[in-house]
Amino acid sequence: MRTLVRDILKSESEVGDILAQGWVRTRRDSKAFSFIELNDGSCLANVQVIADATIPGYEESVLKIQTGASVSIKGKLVASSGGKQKWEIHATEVEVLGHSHDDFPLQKKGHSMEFLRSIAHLRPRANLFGAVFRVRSRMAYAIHQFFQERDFIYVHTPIITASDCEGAGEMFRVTTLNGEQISAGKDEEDFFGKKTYLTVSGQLEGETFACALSNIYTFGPTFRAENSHTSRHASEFWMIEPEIAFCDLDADMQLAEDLVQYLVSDALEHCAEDLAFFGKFVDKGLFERLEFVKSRAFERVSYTEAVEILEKSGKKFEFPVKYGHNLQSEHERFLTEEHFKCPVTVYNYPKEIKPFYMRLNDDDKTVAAMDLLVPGIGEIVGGSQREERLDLLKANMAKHDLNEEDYSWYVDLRKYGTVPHAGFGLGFERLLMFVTGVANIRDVIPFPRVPGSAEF
RNA sequence: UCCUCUGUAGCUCAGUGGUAGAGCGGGUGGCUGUUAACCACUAGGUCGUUGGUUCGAAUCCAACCGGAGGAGCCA
Repeated sequence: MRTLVRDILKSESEVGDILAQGWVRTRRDSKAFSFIELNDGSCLANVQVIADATIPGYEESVLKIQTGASVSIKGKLVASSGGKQKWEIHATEVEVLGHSHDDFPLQKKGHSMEFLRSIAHLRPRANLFGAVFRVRSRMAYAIHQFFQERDFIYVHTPIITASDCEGAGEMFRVTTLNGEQISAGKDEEDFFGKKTYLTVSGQLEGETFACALSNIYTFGPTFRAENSHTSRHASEFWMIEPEIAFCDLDADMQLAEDLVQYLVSDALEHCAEDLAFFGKFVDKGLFERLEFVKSRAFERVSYTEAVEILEKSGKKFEFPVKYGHNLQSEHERFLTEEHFKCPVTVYNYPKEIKPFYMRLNDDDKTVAAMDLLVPGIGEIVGGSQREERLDLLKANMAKHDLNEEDYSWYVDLRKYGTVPHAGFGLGFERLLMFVTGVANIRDVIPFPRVPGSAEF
């Protein structure tokens, strides 16, 4: 039976009979034998295989192996006499399952991230990407664990939607109409009998379930048709959106902070080898930052206080700081990277700059909104307490020029047994960037979709 | 949508007006318990495309195409 390289390397004793299968990273020949570095993706490290020239078919199989070939190796696990590894396999049989080729694009030396993106089907075989996607998998697991441990119910909100959440953000149209029919506006002849889109958020649908099951979360793909060209934006990304009934903004912020700390701790505990690789080759300050986030309370500051801090900072910003305006990226970065030097939650924003569903505070000027900012990335979480009072919600919809009929089901939640509730959205890829130190969102998602590019 | 940078061998890059280069990768040979192995030889390029300036353009100019970064919007 096959043993994964991860388990082979953790072995506590020699093994007389072992089967390893994977892809060859490199081969080095000696006069009487060859070294094969075998990787199967189960961990970052390779297992070294010694293939003696006397094994059957040595010249036809082993000496023809090129980087990238898939092989099946039987042999003995023995203590290595070389310095750099504890164990190695002395092969008794090497079967090449699939040969590689001269032009296999992944080399042992450094490649640019741009080049690796162009071979997204092969880049998981590179150390960096293997590590990224193992961490991605672990973080997805830890997210479910976090919420399930706290009695949250996982809800699958729709991917095709007829509602335009937040009334903002460009959406991808989903249609079976042809160009002429679209121009003629024959939406009623479309597949669903109306205009439909790919979801930009599961929040509104999530609220309906929170107002029945109390604590829920969604975790799935989200789509934005915005023409954003930055290292932090993708057209298709994954988002985690909890929604909690009988909950106010304070508890909402606490949950977001707990979640981020939980995930960082989980990564430190379960992805140590991969994180060490990132710490060495991607982001020298990674461990310092993660340990800091794990152990220290996050800062909290109201929007009003944040504006005061920025005004008093004496720092010259490209865009002026002004109460009533959104915080610019440079302002957010100053707060989290220079002023507090740790993650910081900014809350209670002016009502004018926030969407219709956020709860109006007693000051009648601000809404119970919050953004969690982290060094290096900026906003990683955005959330709010939702407006649960029917009259105020309706008034706010009118102010935002929203058609009440389009949101009748959303309004119904306030009509029938309304409760205070709150929630937030956590960008999964942004979290991964924070945890791995990888600087570009395109490199933490398997097949990135960005404006002008949907390869593979 | 706006601003900035960038495009030279399979990959990573040097070359800034005068015969197209290195390292790695590939091939061949050698050597070695090697480990981003080492040594020698070798193949490999319409310098993103088109046009212009010039005796002469990878190099200067323009447009276009591709890639990247930033802003806005947000996750």
